[in-house]
Amino acid sequence: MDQRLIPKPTESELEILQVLWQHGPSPVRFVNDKLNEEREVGYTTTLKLMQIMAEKGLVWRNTDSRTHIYQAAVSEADTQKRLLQKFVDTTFRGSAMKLVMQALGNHQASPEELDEIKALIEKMESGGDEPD
Amino acid sequence: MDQRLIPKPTESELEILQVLWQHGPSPVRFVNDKLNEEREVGYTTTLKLMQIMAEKGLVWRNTDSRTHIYQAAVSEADTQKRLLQKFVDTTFRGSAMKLVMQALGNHQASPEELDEIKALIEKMESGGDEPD
DNA sequence: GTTAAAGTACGAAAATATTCGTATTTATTT
DNA sequence: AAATAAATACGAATATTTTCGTACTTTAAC
Repeated sequence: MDQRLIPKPTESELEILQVLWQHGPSPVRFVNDKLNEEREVGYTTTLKLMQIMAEKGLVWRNTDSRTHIYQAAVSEADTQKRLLQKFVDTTFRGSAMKLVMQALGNHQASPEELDEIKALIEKMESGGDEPD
Repeated sequence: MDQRLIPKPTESELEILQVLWQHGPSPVRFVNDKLNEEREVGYTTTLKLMQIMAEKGLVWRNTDSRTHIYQAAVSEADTQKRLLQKFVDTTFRGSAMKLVMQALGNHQASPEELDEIKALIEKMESGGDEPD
């Protein structure tokens, strides 16, 4: 399953993937209920989207029982990486560091999180540099 | 001009804003030429888009001369901030730190850039904490 | 002053994404 | 077993974004 051949999820598809990543394999009903905690979405709307996602290869589904069970076919980390790459390119003209600075500056971070980042930087500076 | 009332730019609109941010006030012809360095776009396509952007308030235009001059009406930093906020929410479930870690891990960074980030973190840790 | 070139205006087609109604099937309840 | 409930299938309506053709206007060239 080469992720590169799977199209990147649209906004709505990403919402569905989030539910599947957080809760694991789930039926449409469950996903739709979760989405409805945020905003109103019709059941058949969610169903249709998930069927399209199955066609695209973004999710797999088990049709053994009447109630089909869907699961993410793409990993959260890989998808984040893909979307991040594109986002950096279009919004920050390719400068990941500008994005990092913005993100650090604008969002609250706990001391523990900051330490985590510092640790990562130390590791990178000590030559441990293997991207991808 | 409250940015909050101005809709967020679409993908194509963002490309145009990038040109205006980088090169300052420009006529449609110039913007279109720049876009065509990346991909083929018809002149009237760019024109129409920029007219729509003017309606939305994303750009201003000076129509004194026959060749209208467009300029960004929203700042690059503010727009990046807005789009980043949304991106963090949808793709990283609101965790800016997870995004930062991913961005640091996946993208090459120079020692100077890493130092810059470390400096920012030091500053944040020493209480200098004024988001927004 | 007529022709050509370079603009703008704008409706509408095309492409993409989202939403939902209705038909049908399968399971559960009475 | 008939009625109700809960699924899926899927075409099609909407909405949004992108693209472009055509008409018109203004300037420049001849």
